[in-house]
Amino acid sequence: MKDSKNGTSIQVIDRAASLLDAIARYQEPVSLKVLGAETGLHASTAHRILGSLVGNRFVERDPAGRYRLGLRLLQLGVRLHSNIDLRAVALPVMEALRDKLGESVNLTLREGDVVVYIEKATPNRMMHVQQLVGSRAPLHVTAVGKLMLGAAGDEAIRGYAQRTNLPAYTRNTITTIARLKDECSEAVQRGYALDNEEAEIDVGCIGVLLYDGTGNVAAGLSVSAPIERRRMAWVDDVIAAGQQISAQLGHRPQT
Amino acid sequence: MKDSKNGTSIQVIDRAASLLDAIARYQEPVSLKVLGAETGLHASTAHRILGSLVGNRFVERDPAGRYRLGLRLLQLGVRLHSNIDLRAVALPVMEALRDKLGESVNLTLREGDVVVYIEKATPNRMMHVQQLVGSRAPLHVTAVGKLMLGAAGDEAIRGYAQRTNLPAYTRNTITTIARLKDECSEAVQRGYALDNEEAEIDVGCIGVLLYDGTGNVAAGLSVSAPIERRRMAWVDDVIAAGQQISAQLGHRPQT
DNA sequence: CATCACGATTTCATATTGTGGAATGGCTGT
DNA sequence: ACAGCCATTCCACAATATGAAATCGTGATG
Repeated sequence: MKDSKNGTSIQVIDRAASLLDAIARYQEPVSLKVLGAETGLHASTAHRILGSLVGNRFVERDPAGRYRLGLRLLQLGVRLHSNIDLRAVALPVMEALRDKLGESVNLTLREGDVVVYIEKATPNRMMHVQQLVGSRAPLHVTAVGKLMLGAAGDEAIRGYAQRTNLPAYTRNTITTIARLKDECSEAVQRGYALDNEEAEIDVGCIGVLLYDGTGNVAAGLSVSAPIERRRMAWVDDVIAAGQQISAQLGHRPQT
Repeated sequence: MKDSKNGTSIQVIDRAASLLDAIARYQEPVSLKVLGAETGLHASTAHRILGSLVGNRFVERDPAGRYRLGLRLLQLGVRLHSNIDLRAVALPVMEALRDKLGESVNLTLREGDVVVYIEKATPNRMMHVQQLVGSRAPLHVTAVGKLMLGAAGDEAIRGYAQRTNLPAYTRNTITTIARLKDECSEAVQRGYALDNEEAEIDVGCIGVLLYDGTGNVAAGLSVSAPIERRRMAWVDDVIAAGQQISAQLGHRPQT
């Protein structure tokens, strides 16, 4: 009933995962009742699995007994394999870029059909774009997302479009395959991508891709600013910062 | 080896947790063989559980088939219950404090015997203390850790000391129960704590506690700077920032 | 090129393990 | 005091995860 990609999957783990997801969907602690309804699990079953998750600190209980996510998830999440290096390497460059442009700089990873923000550097300006580490956005509404799609090829773009149906977030969001293909390939050609209020009104981005030693896309780097402050002159700085990080990851540019 | 706090615990989940831990212990992707040895699980069993974890994106496989942690953990980790509010509320205040003092400001949560860094604001100075979100430190070597211990009472301090044996990180680390008790209670009295190169040479901190609407300790806030730049005059600013955040969390100060 | 060695993967009979219906416990509001 | 609503515990049952052994892949070696 559950898994589609692989015939082998352990029931309890699938159920535990859906419980975690259910908890994550809410902004506040959730009761057992709700979680049972949300996941379709029997209250007894949900209770038992949650008890085990609590024992392993994946989930916590608030004083009222409701469930919320536990800190172990954060501890594990930030230890992600090579990303620990990636973040440590990228951060100083990101801060330098932030200081030069005076705007927010973000580091993102692709995960399926979304980008996940894994590091950020924010400027000391009263107004600046704020993105929480760990938040997500669909590929087709972000600058680096479009670059990643473009790098993956037309076939992948078509697949993405069909899966997601390109939901609109603002009036500028790209909602047709034709336009998405154009923008993505153009962006890859240029080596950078723009986001003109496609994810959020008044927010504009400039993004580039980062490459690791094997030449694969390692992550995305972008600058986010109120659209009226964004300058095309920043493109060179963003590209330079991207190349600097890529170089530190072992990437030797050629083309 | 199983569970200590609760008789009920699901075997597969315990095993999955220990596999995740085993993966996290390594800085690079790990083979099935190693994970089996590390966790004491039969290769077949480990393989099956890992397969399910991969299916749920808690774990990824690199091109060579070795295992590493998956992005889902980060996604879940940063959605931690109320912490999402806590971070959103604290961040602007943290950035203001960073701008005023020109040094790194960190937000931490207690988790067992360690503090976990969950948010940060770094200044645009060439040299500043850098702490990755999600990294950890023992209670007795950090300013907020000592406050948290102090708030928990002498009994808790003794327990902590016995469990951890107060390992030294620098020559300034507190390594005796007597001194730890003194420092902790004194810090709580004053309302702030210092860290004089106790976690890392050349790094000094000033920390305060944050309280939520129920009067409980919600988190810790601290400023980290190279020890020679740290000024005691900052104490008032840090305390004020802490009170501001606490107030937004619904805390009504009295005393 | 054939063979070997080692680890990953799959298979499958088995009983251990998790399941969920029902009963119990605990709390809140009336 | 009572009713109603959840959370929690119990327990007989069989579905589920288990792990020994067989198979598959792959890279090294002669």
